Amino acid sequence: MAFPVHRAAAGVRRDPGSVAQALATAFPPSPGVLPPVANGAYVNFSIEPGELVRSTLDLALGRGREYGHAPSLPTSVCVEHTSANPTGPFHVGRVRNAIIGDTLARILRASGAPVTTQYYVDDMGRQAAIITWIWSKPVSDWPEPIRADAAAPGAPEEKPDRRRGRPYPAASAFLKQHPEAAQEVAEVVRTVESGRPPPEHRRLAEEILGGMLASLARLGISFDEFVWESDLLRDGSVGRALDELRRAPHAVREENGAWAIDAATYGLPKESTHVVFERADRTSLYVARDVAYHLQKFARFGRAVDVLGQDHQLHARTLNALLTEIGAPLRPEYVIYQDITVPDGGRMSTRGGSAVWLDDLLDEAVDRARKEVLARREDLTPAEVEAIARAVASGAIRFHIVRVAPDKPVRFRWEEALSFEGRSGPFVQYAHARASSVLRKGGAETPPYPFDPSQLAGAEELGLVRIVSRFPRTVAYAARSAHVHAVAGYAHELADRFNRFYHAVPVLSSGPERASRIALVAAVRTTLANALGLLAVEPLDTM
RNA sequence: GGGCGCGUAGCCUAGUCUGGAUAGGGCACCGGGUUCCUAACCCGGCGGUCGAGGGUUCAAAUCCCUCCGCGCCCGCCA
Repeated sequence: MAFPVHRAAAGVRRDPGSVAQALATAFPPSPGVLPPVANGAYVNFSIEPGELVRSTLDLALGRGREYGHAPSLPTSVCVEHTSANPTGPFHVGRVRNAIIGDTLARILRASGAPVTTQYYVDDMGRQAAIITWIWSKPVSDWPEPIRADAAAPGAPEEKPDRRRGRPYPAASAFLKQHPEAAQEVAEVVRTVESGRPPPEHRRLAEEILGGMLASLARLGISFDEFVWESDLLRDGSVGRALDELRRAPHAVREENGAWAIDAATYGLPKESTHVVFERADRTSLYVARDVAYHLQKFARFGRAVDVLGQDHQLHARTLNALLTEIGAPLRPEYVIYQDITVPDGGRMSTRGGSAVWLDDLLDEAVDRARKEVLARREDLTPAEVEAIARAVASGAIRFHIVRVAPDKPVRFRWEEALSFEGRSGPFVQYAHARASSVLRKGGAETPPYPFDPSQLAGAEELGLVRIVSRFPRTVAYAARSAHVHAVAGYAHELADRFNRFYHAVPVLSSGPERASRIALVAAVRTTLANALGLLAVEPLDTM
């Protein structure tokens, strides 16, 4: 640790260098801490190396899979993420939400919070209604432009999100040109709002959602709970929220009978302070249903975290205003991320045809990973090759997305997303596999790991230990700040430093240091595995 | 026009909250390394007006102001 002394020096009107000298020599000795050293205008303190090694390895090896995790907290957290409309396959533009949300949930759990993840399924809007509208007709009755565009519909073995979502872009475009068809869609929306949708409405949404979830499962992403928007309507939650909103201090009734909140006092942009939440025909708007949803969250959880794209920023602030209006006990915390754009800069969109399907990206990644494995390993069974290829593919994509701060925009490029080298998931997996291999060959796959700190006094060893010792702080910081990318940065740093150690310092062929070096490798392996666990990147033992 | 976010080498990125010692990585490029625990690796080199300008400070990528560029939003859609 370095302490600058400029301020103190200015206070006593002396030059910083001599003040640093004086402070360093005057500092009383302290157990486990080396005497401070003055360096220019800084006084540097360091933990006595043996003490650092002993305490760090004791902790990492003693706690094992729990290393870096904090004791249980009382406050339960609901993490809502992904919540993509079930209208077709999952595309890469959406996956940032899922990866940030899933990683954050894991980090919060590690920091001690009981976490429940929720996926909010919007089955009430136009988008879901379009799917029901088109699939309620036999394909032979589809309007010609839709049939032509959604060529070869209905291959039964095709994933349902792909099959059912195929006509969606063309249908969406068709409806813009054909008001009479749009009327039919509006009628579907009305039936959903009335609580009596066509029976296939929910089934189609579930079918498509199932396909989307299968894609996410390939990335290790799953959800504890699903909240269907139409259920909030049917069970009266939306009605109760509307009642509360109408009674709110700044509720106003429009001339035509609609209701709004005059939210001028909440710091919203000038043009957005008039928030209509109920139409004249008594149907609710999205923001009102979101109020109902969040009231339901607050009844069960002590915190609510919502992962949202930047296009929902204003909605989030509006929602906060309305929740404050009705005296809700909590406000959600938001993690806002910037979009993933296509290579030429535009937004990734299903309708515009610019979307890259997550399944296609994963398939390509698995193909490339398989080639890499086969190129360097001849001793593996096909099943082992496949398992490694899948883990590498998923790890590469998750790491690639999560490594960047959420508020930076990301431009999608195939070659970068599929990189297995440098600052990547497979790089970290590889370091883990190396550590595993050392332990395996050393016959040291299980504890105990006896060590003698004086055998780990080299610069490589100490540097490595120092990074291992930082892991719990990194997890705590990531949980506190929602900077999930900090864990990815940490994992890469640890792997990088371990690779350096690996090249510089022999382990199994060493003499009296052998047992201690094995213990260090075991501690690094545990820490890498735990960091990868937070990122849901599989810590491979061989690759 | 207003609101929010972003701008760090050819490209990507950490650090910005909480000001402090030569701005840390990666890709690409150049040069090395495999009788030794996995070369998806390691070592060295190349490359920086931290968007621009001003201010505060002993000290600014970091704080404040102005401007420029890019993205998103500004609906009785979701």
